[in-house]
Amino acid sequence: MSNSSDTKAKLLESAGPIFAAKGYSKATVREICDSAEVNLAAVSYHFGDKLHLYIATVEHARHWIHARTPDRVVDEDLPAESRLALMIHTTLTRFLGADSETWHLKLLNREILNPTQACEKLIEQHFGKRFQELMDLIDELGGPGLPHDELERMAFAVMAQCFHYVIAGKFVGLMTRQSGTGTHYTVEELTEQITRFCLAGIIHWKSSPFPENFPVPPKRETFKNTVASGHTIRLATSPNSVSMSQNSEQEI
Amino acid sequence: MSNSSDTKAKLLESAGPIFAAKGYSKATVREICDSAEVNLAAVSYHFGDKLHLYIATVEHARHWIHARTPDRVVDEDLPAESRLALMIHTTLTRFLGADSETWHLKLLNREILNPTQACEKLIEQHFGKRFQELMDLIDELGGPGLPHDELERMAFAVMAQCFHYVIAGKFVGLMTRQSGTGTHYTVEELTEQITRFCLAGIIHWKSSPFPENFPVPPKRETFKNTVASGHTIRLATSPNSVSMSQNSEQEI
DNA sequence: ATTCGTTTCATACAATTGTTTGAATTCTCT
DNA sequence: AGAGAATTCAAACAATTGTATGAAACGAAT
Repeated sequence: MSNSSDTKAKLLESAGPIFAAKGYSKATVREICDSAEVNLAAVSYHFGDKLHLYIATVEHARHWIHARTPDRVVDEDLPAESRLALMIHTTLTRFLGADSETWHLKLLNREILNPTQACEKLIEQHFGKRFQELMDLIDELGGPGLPHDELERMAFAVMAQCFHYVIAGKFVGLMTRQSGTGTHYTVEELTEQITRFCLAGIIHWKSSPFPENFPVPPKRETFKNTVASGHTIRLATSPNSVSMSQNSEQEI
Repeated sequence: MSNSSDTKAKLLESAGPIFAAKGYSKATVREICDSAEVNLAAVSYHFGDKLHLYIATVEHARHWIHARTPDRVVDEDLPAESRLALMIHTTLTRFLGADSETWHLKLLNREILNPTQACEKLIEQHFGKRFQELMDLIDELGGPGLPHDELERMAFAVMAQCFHYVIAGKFVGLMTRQSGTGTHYTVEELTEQITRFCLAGIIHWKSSPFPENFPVPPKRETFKNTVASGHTIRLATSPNSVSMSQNSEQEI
């Protein structure tokens, strides 16, 4: 087995950018094998089938990112405001910075938008920890003693603003096209904007009242017997595990 | 031409949910025709090809949504806080409420995440106006006299938080699975959360300083000759028009 | 009723894709 | 060097998909 692992590695390296660019379905085994300069049957031989090649590729990307941008240990002595800024800056840099052009990050973006089994591991090993840190920070800034669900949603408020420019980047580009402010969306400017906005939001959270005379919108007719209001949003399709099955609504 | 338009309408109605559920590529003409109970060749006959059926379907969805949820005229007498709450509530209801289960909304979500030609029309006819209203509101609340780019980014901050639960809904679901707070994400709770958070952020924006002793993160090695910092994020691939071509990186 | 343009239908075609196969080649170990 | 296992290769298979074709059915006007 001299260059057995060689072929395997070449496949992983070649499959990465192709899966990242085109998604699972539109990436073809032939294209990957051509790019890797290996035989078509190599995928079947080394990984069993296309799906398991994909899973291995995501794993590979995760390792790369972890090795490249290890979780920075934040200095406990820093004021909480600075630590929040640091965290936002790190996130934005990771997802919008120069490295975001590498296929590893693109593949991760796909997993966030459209989680598969690989994403669960990702949350266990990475996002879960960062999210908890963020919630602790928010509690320190805006609390203490904030209810868990409020903390959680505020943490999502921070994340949402960071992710928005990744996820709906094209949409933002279209929206700002005519205003000509497209150049105002650098990592630095966004870091300052989001940090200041969120700091204000967190610090003044407790004293920020919900408008009392909030007018109930006119009850709309809804289809058949669905409930228009007060119903919980379904956030994940499957309670146990995100499936990779064919009948999934989304592109795997 | 007795039931010519009948077949055409049946095709549009059947193509909608299928395109919305599976995306353009994974939806097959056969499946659509089967669902519509028309012959396979009907697509070719009535729309020319699959692509033009898709474009016609998006147009159809836009008309449906416009007719169903017309732009509500906000009462000018209401305090700005309530108008913001109303706007957020409307957006959340549209995208997360009961109607979000209809294919029309799902198709729109796809267009936001992955804009095609149809999305440009959407912005011209709908999003552009709403976004301007939002910016005016923010100026009234937090200003007046805020710079245009700050206004714009704050408007995106509001939108980002609303869209986040649509766009990365599955991810949020996975993140909150173990904390057991999944039931805290109703339209009403999110409306209150986002409104209060954004109100605090907007009103205290001017007095919210960026941490001065923000530590510059360690300069990371970057690939080849890409610029690590200060480079503008590319938000839209094409300056003029979003293409529907095959070599697009994303699923059309 | 006949005719003519329109629409529908069953079927076929050509291209693409994931996977398999069995022979040929290469590598490892003695 | 040689036997045996591991790997690579070209070719083919089977399934799917978008599109084209020509005959059949249909509707309306004469």
